[in-house]
Amino acid sequence: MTPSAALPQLGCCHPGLTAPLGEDDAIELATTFAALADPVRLRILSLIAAAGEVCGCDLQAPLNKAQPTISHHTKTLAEAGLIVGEKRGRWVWWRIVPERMAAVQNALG
Amino acid sequence: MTPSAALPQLGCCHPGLTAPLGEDDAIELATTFAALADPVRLRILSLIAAAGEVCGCDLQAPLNKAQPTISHHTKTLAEAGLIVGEKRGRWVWWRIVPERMAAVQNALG
DNA sequence: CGAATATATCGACGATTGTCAATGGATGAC
DNA sequence: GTCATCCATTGACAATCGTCGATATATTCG
Repeated sequence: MTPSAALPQLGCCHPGLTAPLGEDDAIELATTFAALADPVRLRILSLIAAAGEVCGCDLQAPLNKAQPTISHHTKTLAEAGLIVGEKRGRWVWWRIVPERMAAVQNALG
Repeated sequence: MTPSAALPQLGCCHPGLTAPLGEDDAIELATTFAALADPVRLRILSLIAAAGEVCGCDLQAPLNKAQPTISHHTKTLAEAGLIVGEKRGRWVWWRIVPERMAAVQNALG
């Protein structure tokens, strides 16, 4: 649920694209965009965003993918800091991390 | 210069992430994010954005990559509609496509 | 003309990625 | 305890991607 790997920084003060990016900043930002560069992950994000909160068990059917595939993608999104999961009983409920989405938006402008 | 391949739509009315994405819209959007998901391409974008306009010949040195690599990345960015190149004599001058960047930003929020 | 420079394309290579079957752990229902 | 369900991990496979040397085209300069 809580990503074990270190989060790419991409904080409030990430340089973004207006000034020449150094190699490290570029790698950070590229890693985050890579998390967004898959149709299944974007659909997961949109499903969560639309509902506010989604049980992992409800992702498999609309996306028509095997369970390990969904698990793999939610993990990728969580490691990018774009979603967080909360375990309740047998289920994991996923939410968007709005500040993270805003940070990505900021980096583009 | 002008991309031969069809541009991913991502127009002013792309659904973005607030409503559940269909498979086709998700593929379009993911393709665009994939163009942003590489450190070299992000640095190219940032160099162009900072200068307003950049000759391709001035990209090789700061990025420390071989010429075919730079050419490959500018082509990828151009096919995503994020930059356009104008040939002047021997050189190609690259510019950002602001509407396209704004469209990507919009899709996130 | 020939030489030099900027760029695009081709081909090959290693690395990464998306997918899923199989498996195991954890939780709740009976 | 037993069973069913949700989820994560592993391992394998094909496909895609980033990189660069070699090569080709186009343009300018002398």
